[in-house]
Formats: sequence, C-alpha cells, structure tokens
Amino acid sequence: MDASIRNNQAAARAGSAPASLPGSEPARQQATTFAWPQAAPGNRRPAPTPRVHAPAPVSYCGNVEPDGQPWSGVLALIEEHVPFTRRRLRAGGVVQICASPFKHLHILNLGAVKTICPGANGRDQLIDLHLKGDWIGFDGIASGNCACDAYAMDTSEVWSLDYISLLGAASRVSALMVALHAAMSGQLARDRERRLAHDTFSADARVAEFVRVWARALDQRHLRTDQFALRLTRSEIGSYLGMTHETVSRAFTRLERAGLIRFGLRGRRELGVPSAQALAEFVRCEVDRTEACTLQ
Amino acid sequence: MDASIRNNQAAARAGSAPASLPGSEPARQQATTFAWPQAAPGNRRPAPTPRVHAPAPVSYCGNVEPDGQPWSGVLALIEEHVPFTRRRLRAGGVVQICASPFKHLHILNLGAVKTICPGANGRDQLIDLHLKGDWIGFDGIASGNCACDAYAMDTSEVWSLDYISLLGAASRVSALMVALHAAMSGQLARDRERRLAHDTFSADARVAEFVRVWARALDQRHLRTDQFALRLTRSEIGSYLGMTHETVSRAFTRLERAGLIRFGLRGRRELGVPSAQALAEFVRCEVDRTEACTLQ
DNA sequence: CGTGATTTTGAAGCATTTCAACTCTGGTGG
DNA sequence: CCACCAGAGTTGAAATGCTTCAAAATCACG
Repeated sequence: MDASIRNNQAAARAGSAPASLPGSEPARQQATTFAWPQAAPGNRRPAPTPRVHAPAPVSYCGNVEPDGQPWSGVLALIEEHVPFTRRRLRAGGVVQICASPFKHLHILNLGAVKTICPGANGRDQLIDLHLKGDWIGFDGIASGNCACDAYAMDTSEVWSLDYISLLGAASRVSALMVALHAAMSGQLARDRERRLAHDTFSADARVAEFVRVWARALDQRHLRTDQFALRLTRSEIGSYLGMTHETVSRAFTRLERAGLIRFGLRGRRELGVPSAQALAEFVRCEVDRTEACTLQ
Repeated sequence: MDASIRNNQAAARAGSAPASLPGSEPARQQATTFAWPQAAPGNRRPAPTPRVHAPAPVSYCGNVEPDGQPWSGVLALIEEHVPFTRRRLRAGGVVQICASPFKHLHILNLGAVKTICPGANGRDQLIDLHLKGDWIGFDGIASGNCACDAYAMDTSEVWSLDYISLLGAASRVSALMVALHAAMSGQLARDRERRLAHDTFSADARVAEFVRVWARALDQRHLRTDQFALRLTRSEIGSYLGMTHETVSRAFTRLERAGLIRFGLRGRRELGVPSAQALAEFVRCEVDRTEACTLQ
C-alpha cells in the first residue's frame, strides 16, 4: 500500500530514538548476540538472519523518565505554585482508593507506590509502579472517580494536589501546564509501549525487560542495582506482565542460570543486575527471535 | 471489595447500548450463556461455576465515548475559542507523520482515522482507531515529536489545532481545559483496559470485543451496524489485537458460524452485527472460561 | 484476464498455561 | 526450642491455544 512512506519513517525512527539505554552505560555493546548457557541443543529454533534495528523503546516501570532527573523541575514548580499536602506513608499505606471521587492528583517524592485495579471475582490486576517524581491519578480525571487503588510499597512520601487548584495554577504558570501535559502524554506513550511489548515479547524477554527497566529507574535515583528488594510477589509481577506466577518463576530461574540476574542473600525476592548491558542485549536478541503480531 | 459499584457500572453500560438490531432478531437474548454451535463434544473444558460479575469494560475502539455524543460539546468549544485549520482527506490521506515535530493536535470531525507506529524492520503496528470527536496526537506532547503516523481510512475531515494556541485558549476557557484533560485521561484509561484485555481475553474474545465496540461506536454515530466495511486488513486487525492474521481469520469464521457476526455481500471485509447483546454475552462467557494472568 | 495481495484453511510445532506436588520461609503458640 | 501452619515460590508433566509453515482460494486492479 503506502509501505514506502512508512518504511522511510521506520528508518528515520531507528536513527532518531535509541531511547532505552540508561546514561550510565557509555557505548560498548558490540556483543550483538546472546546465547543461553547449557540450553538443550535443538531446543530453540535458530535465530533468523540477524538484523540491526532500534532496540524496542519499552518502559515497564511506571513514569520513569529515560534520562536525567526531570522530576526535580516539576517538584520545584509545584512547591512554588500549588498548595499541596505532604503525606508520609509506611509500606501498605493507602494513597487512593478505587472508585472514590476523584479530587487529587499525587506526586511521589520518596519511596515506591503500586497501583492496583480490583478485578471482578477478587482477581486484582497490578496496573503500574511508581517511583520518585511520578504522577498518580491521571486516569481518574475523565470518569470523576479514581480508577485504581494505590498503595505505598515502602516508606514513601506523596504530595497530594487538589486538582482544581492545580488547574488554576497551571492556567497562570504555563511551565506547570506544560509539565502536567508532558507527564500525561508520557504516561500515554509508555502504556502504549507496554501493550506492544506484551504482544511482541516472549515471557523471558518481558521479565528481563521488567527487571532491566526497574533497575535503571533505581540507578537514576542513585539506589543500588546490584542488590535490591522487589517487594512484589510473583503473582503481582505476573499480573503486571500478563503471565502466570509459574511462568514468572521459571523466567527468573532461567535468567539467573544465564547469569543475567542474581538472587539476594535473603531469599529470592531480592535480586541484583550484574550488567545492565547484558540484560538489554538479551532482550534485544529475544525480540529478534520472536516477531509475531506485526504487520506484513 | 467494592464489587457493588462495579456491577452497577456494568449494568448501566450493558443497558445503554441496545445498538441497532437488523429486524431479523428483535430481542430474545435471555440465554445468559453462550455455547458454540456444533463444537466437538469434549473439545473445550466445561465452564467453571457460572459467576455473575461485571463484563470487562473494555473499549477497543479509539476514543469512543460510552454514551451520548459528548464530542459535540468539545467541537463547539473549539469552534468558538481556538483557531484551527479544517482539512478534508480522502482514504489514505495523511494526518500526521511519525517523528515529525509535534505542533498540532487533531480532532476528527468526519470519517475514520488509523494511527500506525512504524516498527523496526518494516513491521508496522496498528496503534489505534478514531472516529468523529476523537483527539489525535496526545502521545507527541511529551517527546516533542509525533509518536505515530495517522492516515484517513475513509473520506474524513480533521480539525488541526496549534498546540500552543490551544494551551492559551485553555488557560482562559476552563471548560476547554477540562475537556482536554478529560480526553487525555480517557485515552489513558482506555489504553489501559485494552492492555488488560490483551492479557486476559482469548483470541476469539478479543476479536468479538473488537467488532462489538466498533459496531457500538458506529451506532452512536447513527451509522449502520448491520452492514459495514472495516477497511482494515486481517493483518492490521491482528496487529491491533496482538495476534497473527491467520488467528484473526479463524476467529472471524468461528464467530460467523456461531451467528454472532455476518459477512457482507461484497466479500468478507464487510461485516454486520446481528445482535450486539449476543456478542457481548459471548465475550462475557469467554472471559469467564479463561481467567489467567490475574492475582490470586 | 492475469498478476499480486489478501484471505482462508490445514497440519505441525511450541510457548505458555494448567494442574499438582513439593520446598522454603516466617510467624505463632505450645 | 520445636512443631506446626499458611503463604510464597519452585519445579515437573500434561494440556492447550496460538503461531508457524504451507498451500489453495478469493479478491483487487491495471
């Protein structure tokens, strides 16, 4: 049809948005292939002709920005122009409850928060994860009710802004409006990429990408990535990634055997990422192998 | 937990869209369970204990609003307060091109538009579908570049608004700001539900839901639902729903054999929905059968 | 009317789910 | 201190739904 147009764009895009690599790693990923350690011989189909293309710009972790610390600017803007209440929460503390009237947007200034959508017949869905600088609550604006529960996963501090006041301030301070829209738009783009990843990536690749992005987010906030606690059960991770908890568990063991992740001293709910590059490389190879659900 | 609230919403929703029955089958859908016609006997696992719960509030079709014609208000607001250019497009016409600098938001006033993300190695992804009243381009705000291509699928009219001017107008006219935020938030919520559906629904259920929601959107705009052209290839639908075009094709045949959809006189790219209720019922049963990837 | 794209259909392969058994951990109380 | 338990995690074997591959049928269009 108009493949020419789109192919041109594809080329432009490949050059334009390397996106996913964190600032920490310079540029030494010439190892363009990954091989499982002692994998069964004919177990996996040989990879098709190796192709050079853009790494999928997926972001599995909430509102994490690709580089730098853009949240500091937003936090400063808010501190200056919008009244807000500062809430300190312990692990399990409630930020908002699903279906309650939407009144506030929240910004996370410390800790970690998970959003959960209580599903029918008690089957909850882990929707998103948030770290410092992330906004929480956008999805309640349209309906007038909060769309999901939000709980602190750790000692956290959230700033809760009255939405009406925020609108007023944003009308006066255009930088605030811009930041607000950028945050919403960014979440939109990120959600979309997660959806595409769900369609495209194998289970192993999704788990690997999840760990990679989470570790990157920690790194950007100057937290340890060689040893950290996820504070999520396998079931929650499975819900987040669209697979069963057994599959999550198996993926973790495979990744650990491959040396791509390490488990902590205190049980297998702690883990570490020895090399972010290796993880990224693995994801790229996995995605190359599995290329279903795309056009043509 | 708060299942009562969700069930209320479900009831309101189910009752709201009687859609257009094509005379043939008036309203005899008291059968609350769906069974495939001449399915092989032990082919499918018997359904678990039938549960009454909310049908998943999934919306596969772009920005379609659940009820009424809320877009008319937005269009009027814009016409009054924001300068815009009115563009008429024929099928295949370009609304925006991926990776070009983000300058405009678009509102669709007539026709249909598809947004496509040009993937690596020529594998495009159908991202979203849009009808009258839908906004296009939110995902470009954050990055400053358009995140996807947008093409008219049919004779269409788009209003293109300069984003900066829109911000200015929204600062003065709060109703405009509210509408803008509601649209963004709604798209966020819809994208999220699509992601959950991808994780939860079987292929048949996703195709059925896709057809159902599209037909409902047409109905809300007073267009025929008993015979309409999709103007999408099976590959595009597959990309949209996260499956291969063969699986889409098979799902269509199964749905047609089950009497849930009908093919048009001019080939199988036209189809009709005899009973929106029956389709909805089918989706509900399918989702009951398959309940993976949720917590606990 | 032929050529290429789209669609359908079948058969085989495979990744993930499902079901089930077992281990590990932390907490509680005798 | 240990027994005990429940929840979380791991692991294996079987089932299954979707993909892949291949080929035929249908449609679109010059």
